[in-house]
Amino acid sequence: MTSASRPPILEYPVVWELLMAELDDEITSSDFLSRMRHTTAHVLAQAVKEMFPDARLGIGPVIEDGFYYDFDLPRPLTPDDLPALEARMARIVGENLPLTRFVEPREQARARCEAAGQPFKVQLIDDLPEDQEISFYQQGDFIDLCRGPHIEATGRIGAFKLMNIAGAYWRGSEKNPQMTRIYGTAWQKRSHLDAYLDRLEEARKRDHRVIGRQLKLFVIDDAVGPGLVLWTPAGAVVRQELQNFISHELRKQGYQQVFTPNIGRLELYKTSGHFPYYRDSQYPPIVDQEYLQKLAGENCSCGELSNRLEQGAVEGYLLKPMNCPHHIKIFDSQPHSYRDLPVRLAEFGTVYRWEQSGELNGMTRVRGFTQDDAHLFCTEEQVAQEIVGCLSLVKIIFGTLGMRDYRVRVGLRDPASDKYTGDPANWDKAEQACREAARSLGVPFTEEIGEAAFYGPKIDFVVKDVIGREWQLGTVQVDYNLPERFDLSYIGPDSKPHRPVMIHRAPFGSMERFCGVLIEHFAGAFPTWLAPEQVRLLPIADRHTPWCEDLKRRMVEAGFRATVDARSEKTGKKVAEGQVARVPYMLVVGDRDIEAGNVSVRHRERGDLGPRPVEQFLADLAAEVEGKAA
RNA sequence: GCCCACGUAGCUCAGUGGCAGAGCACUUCUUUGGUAAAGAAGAGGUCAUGGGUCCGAUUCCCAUCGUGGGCUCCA
Repeated sequence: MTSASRPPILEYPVVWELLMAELDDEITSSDFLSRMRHTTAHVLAQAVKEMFPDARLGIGPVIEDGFYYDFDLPRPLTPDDLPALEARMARIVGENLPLTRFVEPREQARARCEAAGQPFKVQLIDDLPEDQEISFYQQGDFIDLCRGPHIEATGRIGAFKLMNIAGAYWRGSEKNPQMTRIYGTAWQKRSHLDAYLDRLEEARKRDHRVIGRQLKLFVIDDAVGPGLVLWTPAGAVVRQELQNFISHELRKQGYQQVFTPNIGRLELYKTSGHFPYYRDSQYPPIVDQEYLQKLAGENCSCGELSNRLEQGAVEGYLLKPMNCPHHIKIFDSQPHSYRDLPVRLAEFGTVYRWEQSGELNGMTRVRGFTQDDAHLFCTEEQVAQEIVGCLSLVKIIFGTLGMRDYRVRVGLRDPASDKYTGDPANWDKAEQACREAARSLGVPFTEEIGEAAFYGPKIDFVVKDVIGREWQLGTVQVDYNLPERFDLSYIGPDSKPHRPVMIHRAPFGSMERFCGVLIEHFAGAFPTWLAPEQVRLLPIADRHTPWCEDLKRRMVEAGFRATVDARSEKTGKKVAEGQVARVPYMLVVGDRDIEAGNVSVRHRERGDLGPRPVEQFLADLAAEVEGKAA
């Protein structure tokens, strides 16, 4: 195989932005392009109206890389309909229809949409602010309520493609009717479209679900349950290394490790407020045997049991949806002086949440996951400094793994809402602390009003996966609520009890989601310190195998992960398979090497590095692993 | 949960209202070799599950489970 035709599995650009960065900026983000995409959406709507004269139109905005349009149609659309729509669109583009804009007074505009049988458009008009100008765009005989802007004529549309069909609720609310959404992409030139489609294809190859199967990192089995991840030996190595890494950092930062069980009494979660309030996103309670017998004695029917579960009027246990109540009980198990604070309790705590079935996604959205959780109990004055400490931890982790492509979101309260708990003065201080801590990170961040939890402001770390979807990883949240609900206190210098503040934080977020994102980040080619298999020894012929086995044993004893490929296959094949398995180092061993006490080193990316003394290779390897080189 | 699509060997995927297919992986044999894939043979299947239509269903219909994309929600 020539080098040109090798699979591009070992290119290193990470996640979506970098993949896309290879497309010219001019191609991806000009103003013309977004106007053109908007016009393409209108052309789609025109085509749909031709095909279904009764179609009712929703909205058709420009999105990243393209556009969509929502329709209420007389029958469901199937993928087979897309080519027909594309053909109509191509014809409309070929007709080069000019787009003209006109403005109408509200009542007239409203009447026009009503007459056209477009109730959704009427709703849009009704919701526009009083002083808003109401504009329409027309191409041919197709007229659409629209703010614009557009390009001047349909003929200037370049290359486009309808991508997929999806259901979407009108205005995003489950209570509203569901419409048919058609997604499309549009570019100035055919070559741009092709490049984009190629990129999509590449991205799919590094999807963590694909690589996870190839490299045997994890498996999700029906018989165990949807959204429940089984970490296979290779994946478990990656997770274990990450956990070791962070545990080491935690010790340095004064955290204490704890362990807590996977269930807790329902009462505990009633106190915390999680039950029955968040009942819909939890596995149903486990009713204990004695209580069940008591109910049977009362001739309690299934329906009645279900009602009582609804109301939270049962006794039993809950699979824990979060670790905080358990950690709170540890904190509360003894009195604390202000001198003890902050108390930092850490645990890789496994939690279970009932995600809707349609939401499950590989490792990134699951029903059981392990948070690298910790809860800090501190004084009001210590909050700012503790937030900074938490962020520095996140920064160390992201930095070590070479993840630079993330977004920081500071969630603040919405002053207009009264759903927030705690003293507004404390909120002000905590929000200011979050803001300043985020600023001190030196990475771009956005402040989002109304994104705070009801119990306190938070800082989230958000990354995009390989197909452009955003996932929240690390999080730091200030909490005024739980200390109140659990009546926590410490003794201050005035020898009176005071209320501590809690900080929840998880720098990885969940091990499952983080590893999923990490798999895509590295396209499965983990740095040596994380690689499930670090070194693979390749004996040239059977007579070299015992020597390789000895060396392997030495390496395993030294703490490395090494294997021998002793199959009677040609070296070329062993190398090929080692490359596909993304093993960082392959050591080819034949007569020449054994005689000289060498190994012939091949590196995953750097290729054949030639022979080198065993001792030197081992020393270099140790240094690389120790330094966590990315 | 809702909309659409999909479910065939461990993996990637062909295929058909009338005997179940390929490549890779696996096992055995030959081969003992120097950096991206040696040859041969063999084994491997309740065509997701349950029901229906039919002389006959992997194929058509219905339901269930699961997966994918999207919507919604996310302590």
